[in-house]
Amino acid sequence: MSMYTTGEIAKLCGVSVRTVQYYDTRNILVPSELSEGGRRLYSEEDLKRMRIICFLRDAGLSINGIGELLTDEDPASVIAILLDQQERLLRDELKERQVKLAMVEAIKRELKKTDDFSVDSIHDIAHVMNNRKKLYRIRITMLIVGLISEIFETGTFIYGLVKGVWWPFLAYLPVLVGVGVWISVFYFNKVHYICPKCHTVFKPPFKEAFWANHTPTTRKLTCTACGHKGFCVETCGEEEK
Amino acid sequence: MSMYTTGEIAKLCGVSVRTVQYYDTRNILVPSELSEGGRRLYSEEDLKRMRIICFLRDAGLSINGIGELLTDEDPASVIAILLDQQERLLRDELKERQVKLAMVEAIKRELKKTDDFSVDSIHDIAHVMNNRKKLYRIRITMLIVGLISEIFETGTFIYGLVKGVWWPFLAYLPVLVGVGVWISVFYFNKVHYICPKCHTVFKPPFKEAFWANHTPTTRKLTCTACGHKGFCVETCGEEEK
DNA sequence: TTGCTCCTCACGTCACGTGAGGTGGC
DNA sequence: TTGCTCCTCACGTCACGTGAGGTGGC
Repeated sequence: MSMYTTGEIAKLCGVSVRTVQYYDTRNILVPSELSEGGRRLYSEEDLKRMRIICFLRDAGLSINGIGELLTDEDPASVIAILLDQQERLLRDELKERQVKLAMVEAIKRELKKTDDFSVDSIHDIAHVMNNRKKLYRIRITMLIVGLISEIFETGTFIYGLVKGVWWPFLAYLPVLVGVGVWISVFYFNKVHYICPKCHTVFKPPFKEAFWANHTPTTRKLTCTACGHKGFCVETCGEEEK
Repeated sequence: MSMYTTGEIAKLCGVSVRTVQYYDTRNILVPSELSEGGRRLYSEEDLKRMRIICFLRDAGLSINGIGELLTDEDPASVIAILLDQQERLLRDELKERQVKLAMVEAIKRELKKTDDFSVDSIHDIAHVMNNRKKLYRIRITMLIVGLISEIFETGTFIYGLVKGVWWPFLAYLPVLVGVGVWISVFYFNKVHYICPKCHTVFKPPFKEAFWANHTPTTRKLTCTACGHKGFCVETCGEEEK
């Protein structure tokens, strides 16, 4: 008997008047009566339906989906499908935001290292971030080769101490030096640097790179393009498959 | 000297031709030349700029934001603001999806318990989910009161065993019964049931509810509205502040 | 009579996708 | 000459928000 106006339905369901009107135009919730003046009048049943709509909307279901559900003759299977779809969608969107958040945080970290920022610095950051995994693999390879070599050296040394036989240790010494040289050549052959001034990716001469002052991610070099001398971010080659 | 066409830029940056054109109309990336036939021609610098745009876009920055960044005279502070905003936005969106995902999963669980599904069942589920926390608090209160009472009983019993003095145990017995009755009355006073047939929220007579067959979340009752007898989902009262 | 609520257009949102119908360039 | 690429409109997306200008109902 007592009917609700648009505004009352809106207030009871915590939405705007516009939303209630919109659901009418979309045929999701058509008022069961109209006043003589053309105003929408909603019944108790309509309110219940609106509550269902808002509940499903809060779970992120689309208005189209809710509409299908409310008109279909087999709502049980429709809602099962909708919920499955929605779950997959939400999981995808979650993963997407997580990836983007990780990117934003990585950019912020890189920015902190950057002084003398210009728009081109972003290009450098993009380059470094894209090649980070490759650089990581190169460093790991280096580390493993170095470690194995170290283990051999230590082994022959201990053998010398215990048995008094020193020739394996001595014989291994030149090999150790060779491995060291090979590691350095391998590394500087793979690795490139980005000039903080002209943002060119360049390859310094081996000798300068080898003796240069450095931090874990940068090295003080002279840019081969602009001649600027300063700490350059380490990255790796262009070769992309 | 060598210039890129729209399609080349698109392919190099992994976007559609339409996107490249769109960035032109939005003044984000205007080609530095036009051919006589009116075709867009992009320089090496343009390509670099496009790469920056795509990189930032992949992190979720808006085209407007990227546009500001690329034209502002103080890009360093603009990007800091943009990244902070973006981080907050992404965290908010993450939380929102997580809440929605939890809702979808909860609805799916409730649906599995529901047999004889109709659209009104969703209304019941919404009701149950909204009042779940309240119901949980009521049950916890019950449990705590019951446990304290149990501890007292056990205490007086052990005292009786050890000291041979049984009057505290005997004196506590009627209190225990009283607490039991109080708990039951308190519980059935707070709790309501939803008829699976007519979806009315009703309150059964105490006697029927007390002796009724039940599961952790339902109880076999006769609906006071439609007379249907079956397992009704337990929920709690309407009183919302 | 005066507020208040409600009504219907109609445009805007965001970053493009998708044709339609026409043309440049190898 | 024939494909292929590119060009410019112009509409559509999703769930409303936001006026504008007018009216119903206490």
